[in-house]
Amino acid sequence: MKKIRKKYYITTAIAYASGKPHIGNSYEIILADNIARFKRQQGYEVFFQTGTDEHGQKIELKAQEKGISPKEFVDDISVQIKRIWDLMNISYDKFIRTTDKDHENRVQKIFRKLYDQGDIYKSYYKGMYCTPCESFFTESQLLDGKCPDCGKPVELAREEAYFFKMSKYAKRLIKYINDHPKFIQPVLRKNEMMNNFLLAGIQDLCISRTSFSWGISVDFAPRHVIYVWLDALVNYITGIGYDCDGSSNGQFEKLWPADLHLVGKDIIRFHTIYWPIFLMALDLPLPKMVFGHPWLLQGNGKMSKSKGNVLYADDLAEIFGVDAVRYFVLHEMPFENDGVITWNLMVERINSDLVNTLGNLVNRTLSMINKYFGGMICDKGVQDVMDDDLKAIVIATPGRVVEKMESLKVADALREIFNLFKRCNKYIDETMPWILAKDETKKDRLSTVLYHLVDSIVIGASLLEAFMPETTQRILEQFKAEKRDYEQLDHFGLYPSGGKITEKSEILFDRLDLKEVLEKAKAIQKEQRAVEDQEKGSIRLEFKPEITFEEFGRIQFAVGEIVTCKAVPKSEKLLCSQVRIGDQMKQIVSGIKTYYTPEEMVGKKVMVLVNLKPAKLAGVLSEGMLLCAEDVDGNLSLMMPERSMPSGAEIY
RNA sequence: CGCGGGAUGGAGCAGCUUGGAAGCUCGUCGGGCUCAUAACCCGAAGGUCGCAGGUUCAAAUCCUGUUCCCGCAACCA
Repeated sequence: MKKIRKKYYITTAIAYASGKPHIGNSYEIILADNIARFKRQQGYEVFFQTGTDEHGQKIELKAQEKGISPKEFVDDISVQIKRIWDLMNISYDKFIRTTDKDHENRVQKIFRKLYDQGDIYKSYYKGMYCTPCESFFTESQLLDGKCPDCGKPVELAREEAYFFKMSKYAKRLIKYINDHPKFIQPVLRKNEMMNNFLLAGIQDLCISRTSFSWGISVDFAPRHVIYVWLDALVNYITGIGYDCDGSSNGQFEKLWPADLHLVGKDIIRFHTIYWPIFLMALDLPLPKMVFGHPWLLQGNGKMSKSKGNVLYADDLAEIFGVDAVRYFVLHEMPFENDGVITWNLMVERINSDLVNTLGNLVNRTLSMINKYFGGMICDKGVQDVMDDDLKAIVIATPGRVVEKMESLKVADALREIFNLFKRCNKYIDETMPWILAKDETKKDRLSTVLYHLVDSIVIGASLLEAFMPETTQRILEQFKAEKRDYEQLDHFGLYPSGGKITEKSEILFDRLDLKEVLEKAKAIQKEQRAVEDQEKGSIRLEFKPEITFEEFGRIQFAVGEIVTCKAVPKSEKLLCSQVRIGDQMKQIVSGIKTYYTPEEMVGKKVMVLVNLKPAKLAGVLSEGMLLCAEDVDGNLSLMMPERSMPSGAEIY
């Protein structure tokens, strides 16, 4: 009977190439890799696609800040991202970049096709426009009717743009989602989408921009750049060869529709509403499942580069090892709710599961075989009733793992595998090989016990491959064992009797010392901060329009001495200072409480803008302004004369 | 009332859709064992499931109200 291998097409969201991906971003790719490897093990012909999303205004801005072209910028980031994926042992089959020429061409064709068939139409984007910021805002975004960014007045404006007729397909989509309960996973997300968006009525989507240029232009209207989400989403089909002019290749015919799109819970909306509708418009079948996974969050406070506490997969891999990182993120990530990652938790988890349960099991088994039998493993067939439970559990484990993996509960699947290893440890205590070793007549029983152990470990290690490929390899090598085929996993006793294991066993995972780890963490933080400082050194300041000397003369600065200072009640950031400027006093309120305490303010001689029109801040009158320098993170530093100057000295 | 997520023994989580004796991992304490990386095995303590009402024979689970945390203007998947 000829067996046809079933295909399995899995994707991750393509990573936005605006910066190095932190451990949270890396979680998704590790999860995808785990699923892809597992499916391969099950005999599927897997195609695993990932890549980078490289267009958009944010990237344009970041490149500008760095003083390089957007393409140079994304080239660099894309390489960095790929390097981390490779480091983490990600078995992707295709790494797509949205700046790939064939992708860009196909996107343009898709846009044109949708336009030609009337799903895309030209109209006007209306909104409140802030000229200095070059941005549109909705009514609800405005602060007191003014621009939320700069506070200047906005005006009603309109801009030519292309729109997609979402409404045309909404009904069909609702029906599809209801008819395919597995389409959106977890179910919780399905309800969210239905109630918040679809049933509330879906509006046509503006799918072009003219406010920036870094993107794929509309070929028949080059001033317009195609909305990044349309650009990004279609990577799932362009990457495998789709072309809407009919020249799609066989790969596309074979792989589409995708079996699983793995995406973060925050972008599930794009994948379960816009994406399906685009596909309907292209007359293509919809993906079988979209799984919105939760986030991996840092426990103590938000990740911040300037705090230096962002966790990156490569740093973690350097300290803990690639497989330990894979293990942690897969294990710690629950199914629906967000997971937590801290140095503490990592050390705890790794020591307890990898070092104690697994590493020690392998080590003690190897050492007994070498000690008692010179490395020979033989099944002498001396069974005992106490073996039955071990065998039962080992043989049942593969099925349990499959069951959990089917529903994408990878953490539970991992737990099943480790229960197998725990059962092995228990078996050693039950059979007490060291007692058997003292009795020459029990030699065969001892050999049988060790054989059972080896066979169990080999099965467990084979199951572990999709999660921790390198570790599986290392375990099997030490036992000189072949990896078990998927179909054989529930058969006990396949290890060839009479095999010989490695003579000098190698420790699988080193015990971690929390103190040492924290020290290494500190070093990394220091480094991150240094990099950040360096980046700060190259801030690109946008200069305001020129002013004349006369205009400058209207502004008056002077040295002011802070006489008293106290916090403004009921405000988070404000300090109120009494400032002596020569023989006069002014009350000045400043938003610097985060950076200066009232006590340390007193006595400082600082630069003051003295002729600013008084205003009330949080109900307190302020008659001037203390001048500060501000870095990219908003840290403030007061300006003070370089040499001692009397209060009231004018600055110009 | 901006939106959203959460609150379950010391820590991290599961259980909630479809009510029916509160579970997992770690830690703690006690015991066992010595093949092994102070590891492994057994046992125990510890929770009125944020609070207050309601529905029900029965509520962590359903309903209403309330308090407190945490994300969201980007380092977001």
